[in-house]
Amino acid sequence: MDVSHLLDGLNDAQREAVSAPPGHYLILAGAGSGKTRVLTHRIGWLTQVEGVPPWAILSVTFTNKAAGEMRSRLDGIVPGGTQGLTVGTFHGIAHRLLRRHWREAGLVEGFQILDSDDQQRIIKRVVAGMGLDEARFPPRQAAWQINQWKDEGKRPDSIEHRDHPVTRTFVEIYKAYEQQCQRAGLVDFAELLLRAHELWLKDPYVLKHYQDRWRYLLIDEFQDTNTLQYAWIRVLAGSTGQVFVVGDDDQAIYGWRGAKVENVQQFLRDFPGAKTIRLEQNYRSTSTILKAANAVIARNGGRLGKQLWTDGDEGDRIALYAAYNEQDEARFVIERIREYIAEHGNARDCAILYRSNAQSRNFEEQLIQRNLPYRVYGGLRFFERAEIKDALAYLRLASNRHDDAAFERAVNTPTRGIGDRTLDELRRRARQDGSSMWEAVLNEIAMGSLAGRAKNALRSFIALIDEMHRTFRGGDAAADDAPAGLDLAEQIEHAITHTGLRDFYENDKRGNGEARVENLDELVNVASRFEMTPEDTDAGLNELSAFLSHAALEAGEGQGEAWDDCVQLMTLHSAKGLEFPIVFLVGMEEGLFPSQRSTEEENRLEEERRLAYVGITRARQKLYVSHAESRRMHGTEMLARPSRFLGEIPPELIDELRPRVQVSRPAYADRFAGGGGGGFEEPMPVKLGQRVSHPKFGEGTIVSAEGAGAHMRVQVNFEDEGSKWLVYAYANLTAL
DNA sequence: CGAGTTAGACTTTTT
DNA sequence: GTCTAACTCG
Repeated sequence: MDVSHLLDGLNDAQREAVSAPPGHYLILAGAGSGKTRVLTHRIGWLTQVEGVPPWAILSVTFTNKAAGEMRSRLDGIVPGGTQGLTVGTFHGIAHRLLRRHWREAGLVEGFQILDSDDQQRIIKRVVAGMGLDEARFPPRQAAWQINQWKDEGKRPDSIEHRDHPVTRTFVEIYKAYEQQCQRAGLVDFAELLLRAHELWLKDPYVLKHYQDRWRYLLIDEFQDTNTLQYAWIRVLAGSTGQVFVVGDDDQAIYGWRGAKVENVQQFLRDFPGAKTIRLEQNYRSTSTILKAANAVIARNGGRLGKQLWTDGDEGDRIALYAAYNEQDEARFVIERIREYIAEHGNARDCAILYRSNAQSRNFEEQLIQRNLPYRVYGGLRFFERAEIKDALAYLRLASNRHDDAAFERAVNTPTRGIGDRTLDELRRRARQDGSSMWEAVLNEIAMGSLAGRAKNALRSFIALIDEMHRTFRGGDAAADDAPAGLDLAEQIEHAITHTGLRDFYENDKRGNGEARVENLDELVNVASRFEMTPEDTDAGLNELSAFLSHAALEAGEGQGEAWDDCVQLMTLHSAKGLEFPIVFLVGMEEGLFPSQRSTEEENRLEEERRLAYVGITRARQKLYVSHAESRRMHGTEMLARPSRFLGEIPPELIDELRPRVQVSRPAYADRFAGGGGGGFEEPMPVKLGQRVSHPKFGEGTIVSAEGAGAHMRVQVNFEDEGSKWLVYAYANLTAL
């Protein structure tokens, strides 16, 4: 068989990785070094050269997008040869496993997946139910803590709290939350992984089955694995599995959510004989951009060490723009994009990357003003929208009445006169009886302890759900062998209409009702296109359950089509893995990037620096970096020094686009924040209303000011000369 | 009970 | 500045 296509066009290191003999491998793949290519070609090599059956290969990624990309690229390399191959996310694979072995895992059949929003609601209720002060035990923090514990593989019983009262309370919350989920048949994201891991540990037969099956494990973005995911890999590999991990310690930017870069080093210790292969040749960026990236990342300690290089062009220097404020920055960026489009380019070639989501606003405003199409990545995704979750809550409730998360959401949306008082009473009863909210309603109605109005409202709500349930199954007889009722799309349509959701949003006068109704209609569309995978069928799921799981695990894209010709706006985090011809790295200011909170701890600062590295290496041809001297943050004007990361780029690689008027000395370096200190300061060394004197114009009052540092200008209303704008640094004003 | 109002928060994000 | 969540009044 001709396998030259698997190696042709690869460099030596890539070739070595693709065709490596049996064993464990750590592929340190620098940015733009052809990582996905190596991964897919490796799978091709295993199946076509080594004769490994595809079903023996498990390829794990973090995002659905990456898994999708992997699948489609595999099709190009091993046409039709991927039958039986497992490609998926950690969560997706765990989910499938649990569907198949729900009984052994101690779950209920048809359990549903809880997204983080639902999770927080439940925890909030648990905290309230325990009579705890929400201010002292914020549900947000409790959720974070519980997830953290789960990610470390810990159950309430295995957490040491050594009489620490606060920790103990969090453990209690964890316990109560667990019970709640178990009873309602709900599983959160971390739970998927934890259960699957526990299933393997406690059921040697199940484990052996999967160890025997998946003898080749390939893990993408290995530096982002958390403790549990790594434990997962180790258990699954056992003593016979061969593990091929691909990652880049310099691009580890998810430490704050539990990812452990240390896993990379740990891997070398845990898998004896593991060989490290470095992919250092970059096929993406100009050498200037790479030099900058290398110089910045070199400041981090404890790296495994890699030096990107390219035999490509030097390219343009990096353009640095010091803006007066965030509007000036946006104006500058949009101007460059307009020029680029006018000359040759497509809007989609340009990406604006920022540290935090709030920064997109200014750019959006200017883009709208200049009539440039744009797309903001991130943000609310389709299945996370309130109206979509409302509709799905009814479906969940129809398929499992004990799903309290769904109950709470559906019960009074649209409003039907069931208020907090009534719900509190129901929650109290449910807690007391250890029952679901649904059962609590039935009990309360039976006992007649409810006010008349609430009772009627609840009765009709119960009737509504029962009616939906019957209709879905087909035929009022509700016999199991009755002809299938409505198909999925019809079920959803039915739910949206009969629950009054559509009317509710149609009459919603908060302005966005129309869009919400459109989304509901789109949900019906999505459902009509939905097809169960063979795994879903295998696991014995009905169409509705499969669809609901899909909705939770794959929340869908944010908005619009990805391939329209749009300027791309996103955070640095979401830019990882992408590349653009023109990149604008904006908001490079101390306190913003690196963020204020990260400057206090060395390892967090290093993570920020990796983020800078990720940002720089997104650019293919041209990189612009900018900072604003003054920026509105949380509603107030703040002054900021340029980011230290700017100062870490060798000056000879930089073109300053707005050289200061007052270059008295080559002050380049010390404009950038050095070590600590700095960040944002309260603006204005002068006060508005301050009386001042000017050698030429005489006396006046400062009425306005803008900019900062050498650029700060003040508007002075002079007695004799009227109002004037002056550059503060030159004006030689004396305070009176 | 529901609509309108005001007090707090606010890195980064996938599943 | 803007969003959400809790609070208050009709």
